[in-house]
Order: sequence, then structure tokens, then C-alpha cells
Amino acid sequence: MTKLKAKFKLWLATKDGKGSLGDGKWQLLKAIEAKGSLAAACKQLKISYRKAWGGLKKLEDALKVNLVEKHRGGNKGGASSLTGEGKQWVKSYTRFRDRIEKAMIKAYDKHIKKLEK
Amino acid sequence: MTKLKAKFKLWLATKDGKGSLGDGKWQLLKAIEAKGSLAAACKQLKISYRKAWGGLKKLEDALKVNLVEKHRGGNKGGASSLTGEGKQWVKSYTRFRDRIEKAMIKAYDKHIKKLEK
DNA sequence: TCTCGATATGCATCTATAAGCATAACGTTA
DNA sequence: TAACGTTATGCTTATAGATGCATATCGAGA
Repeated sequence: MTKLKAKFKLWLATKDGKGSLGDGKWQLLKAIEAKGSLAAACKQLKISYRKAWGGLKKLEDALKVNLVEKHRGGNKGGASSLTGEGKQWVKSYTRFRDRIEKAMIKAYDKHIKKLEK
Repeated sequence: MTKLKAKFKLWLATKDGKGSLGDGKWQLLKAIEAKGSLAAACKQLKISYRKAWGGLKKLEDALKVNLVEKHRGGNKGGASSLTGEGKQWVKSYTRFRDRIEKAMIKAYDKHIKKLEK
């Protein structure tokens, strides 16, 4: 019986500390892609629109990259979708994260498992 | 010029969520070993004694492991040192963490570096 | 041109965590 | 046996980040 579980948080931060891309925004970007709207993405992820919008803006400002194309107005009120760059970042971050998760599981088995009683 | 830096947080959590060993307590344990006292370790790490003591207690209770041998009284007021188990955990966690840090750097170079402009 | 729902943004409040304060208990040594 | 510095622990305060609220802006379609 294992008593412990290895956990991790991972993120990419700009050197000036003004923006970051971690699991939260990664999930957010994926949800925007799936739902076609920031508001719907927030509802799905159960995070506040306020926070999501603010974090996204900080990230794009700091990175000087357009990840999300946002439109307001229209009969549906507006819409959002990922830019080409946004999709590329999601793809790369996914692979990046996956690698590390796998490494963690392996390292856990190798170094920690034996300490559990 | 690289604009981003990959960062991570890593910890081992008991399944009931009642205790955890992460970089903070890892540093703390190492500092206790070096200094021979919890109070001195806290001063070195610039964290409050209150927090360190509480966290350590939670961890030991949850893990049901004695990591630190604590003595009070004596002309020097008291002292703390790592138990054999404590030293073993520090050693293993060091290796565990190191592995993941290396994996992260590698994964970063492979998947993220190219996205920086 | 009116409506509707999403984007956009400031501000006030809640909340979890850490820091800080106060104080007791302890035991070796001078 | 008195003193000192450390461990031990409750309680209050500070701080950061998230949440929630209010409100403005926008533009395609009815």
C-alpha cells in the first residue's frame, strides 16, 4: 500500500516575472479551443472569468504573443479562439508537461517508493 | 536571448492530504542537519520558526516517521538533529528532485526553446 | 435600432497561508 | 538553584491571490 503521492506544478515564467504559462492557463487555452469562448471555458473549468481574463492578458503582454483571438459583439455576444501561435504553444506545452510527468513517476519509483513502509 | 524560464514545484503528499514533503521542508531538514538546531535553521532560511515547527509536526504525524530528534533544555537551550530516517529521506528526495530538474531542462530545450522569439 | 450575450475592467470582499507575538516548559551548566 | 537559549504551542495580525459584483463596450441579427 502506497502512502504517498508525488505531485508537481510546472510553469514557464518570463524572466521579469510579469507573466507565466502553467497548467491553469494551459487548461484554459485548451478549453477556449474546445468551447470557442472564454466565458464558456471558465464555466467549464469552474474558475472566475475575472481571473482568467486577467491572467491571459498578463501572459500575452509579457510574452508579446497573441494566443487568443477575441471578438466581442455579434448576435452571440462574442467569441474567442486560439491563434496559430496559441495552438502551437498548447501543443508544445502538452509535450513538455508530459515528459516531466513521466520522469516524475519514474523517479518516484526509483527513489521514493522504497521508503514507504 | 531566452525570454522564458521553466520552473517547477515538487512535493510528496500523503493521500489524506494531511502532510507533505516538498522543497521547503527539504531545505529545512538540510539546514537542521547543518546547524544542529531548528531555530538556527529557520534563521538561515528566513522562515518563521512557527511555520517550520508546525509543518514538521504535521509531516511527521502524517508520515508516522521520526525525521528530527529534538531536545530541549541544556546550557544551549536545546538542539535538533536528523534521525537516520531523516537523513535517508533527505538523500532520496535530493535524488528524486534532481532527476526531475534534469528532465525539465531537457524537455524545455526539446519542446519550448524553439517557440521563443 | 434594439436586443443579447460575450468581452473588458475597476473595485470591494473573501480566504487561505504566513508572519509575528506571547508565553510556557525544559534541562544542562555555571 | 538560577540563568539561558531552544523547543513547544495558542492566538492575533498581515498579505497575496481569488472571488464576486458592478458596469461599460461591442456588433451581428431580428
